[in-house]
Amino acid sequence: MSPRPYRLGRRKPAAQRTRARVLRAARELLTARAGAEPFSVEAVARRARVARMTVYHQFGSRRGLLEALFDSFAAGGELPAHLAAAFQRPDPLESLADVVAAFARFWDAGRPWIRRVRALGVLDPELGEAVEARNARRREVVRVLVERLGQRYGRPAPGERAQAEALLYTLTSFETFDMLAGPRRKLPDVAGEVLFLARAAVGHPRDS
Amino acid sequence: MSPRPYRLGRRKPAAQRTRARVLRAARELLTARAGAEPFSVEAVARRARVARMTVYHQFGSRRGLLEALFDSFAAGGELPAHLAAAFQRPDPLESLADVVAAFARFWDAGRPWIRRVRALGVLDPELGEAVEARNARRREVVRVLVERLGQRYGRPAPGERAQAEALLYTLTSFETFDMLAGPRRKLPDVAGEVLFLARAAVGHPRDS
DNA sequence: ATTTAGGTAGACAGTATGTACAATTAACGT
DNA sequence: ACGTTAATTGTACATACTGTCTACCTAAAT
Repeated sequence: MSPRPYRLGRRKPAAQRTRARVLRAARELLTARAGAEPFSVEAVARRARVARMTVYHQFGSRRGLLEALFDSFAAGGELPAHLAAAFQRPDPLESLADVVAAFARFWDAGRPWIRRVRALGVLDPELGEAVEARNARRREVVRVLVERLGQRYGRPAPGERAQAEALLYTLTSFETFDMLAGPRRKLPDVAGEVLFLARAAVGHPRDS
Repeated sequence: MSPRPYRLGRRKPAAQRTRARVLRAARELLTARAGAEPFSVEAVARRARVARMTVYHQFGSRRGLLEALFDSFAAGGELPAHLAAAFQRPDPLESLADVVAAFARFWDAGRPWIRRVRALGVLDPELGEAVEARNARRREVVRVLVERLGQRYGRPAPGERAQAEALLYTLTSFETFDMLAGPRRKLPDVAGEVLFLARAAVGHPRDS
């Protein structure tokens, strides 16, 4: 009755390949022309040429699939490296510029489908929690940034610090980039505008 | 066979009463604790103590119901009056302050459910168009505002004007207010912060 | 050879949308 | 008064999605 030991070995990469195929299909489906086709486990499975049961087997549920999708995007990108580089800068104002640029690129890379995943997160509270947990890292980035600015340029009152944090958190959000970019505007322009506002938010409106 | 003329008379107010009851139920359902219960025509009908068929009869479809909900909110509020008052001001910078305050109050009044309707708009392209059409008015408000600021304080290059418009449009959006307010922060604080950024966006960072 | 686990297939209950058709009811026009 | 109209309802239907369950096949692990 006691199960014998069993390691996956060669089967693991195969399983991860189908996993990746499903995630890819999910991403494509969310990106597909203006979200015309609804996002359903069935549709994802069809597109990945996989049985619907396989999706449930791998991700547990529709929600699990979406969370995995979110994670795969965050883990696969260059954002962590960019953020690390940003914090290497001696001048926190330069860090700020790099952080804004890093998020701009990050959001821009997944724009069409991140928008939908976040909308799904608003509608599904549990998925919303998962999305919020991913945002917590950004919150921390902003907090550290404001702290360093305070150390370098004089520390504001605690109320103002909270204010600066809230503003930077909002300005670096996906929603801000997404709305500011609209259907046509270019990434560098948008990033520049966000940085402009971010500098104003922390009390350094002009270029040095 | 030609239908004889028929005016609703006393029946009209009765019909509008049920219509209002359905809209009210829909709003309550969207507001209900963190969106726990999914928004469905069935649930709305149950809550309004009305047959599901009545909802379809009155609004045509789930989408029609949501559009009507959006409209009833925009039409019923004080926003138009506030905006009109804002544009009475001689100084466009004061108009800007009033416009920001007007939208802050407007968004704040419907915060819990506007968030969900907009999420539904992202997921359903046709509903999204309807939502976008409502935003077009705000876009116009912002455009006029930037134009007056240019007349009063010197006109910027056309590129900069487009930039200012995009920034103000983003800053006065529901998403900005919603994120900035978060779960706890107070409306006046948020409105003040948005105004601060808005002034920076149009090149008047300090108080006069 | 035997066991394990990934992937598949089919069925099921529950819920949702949207449509169709008939029935009820109260106000309307004449 | 009486036939007509429209709001509202009840029932049924086709379609689609979620999530769960059972059974099965197969390649890899032991």
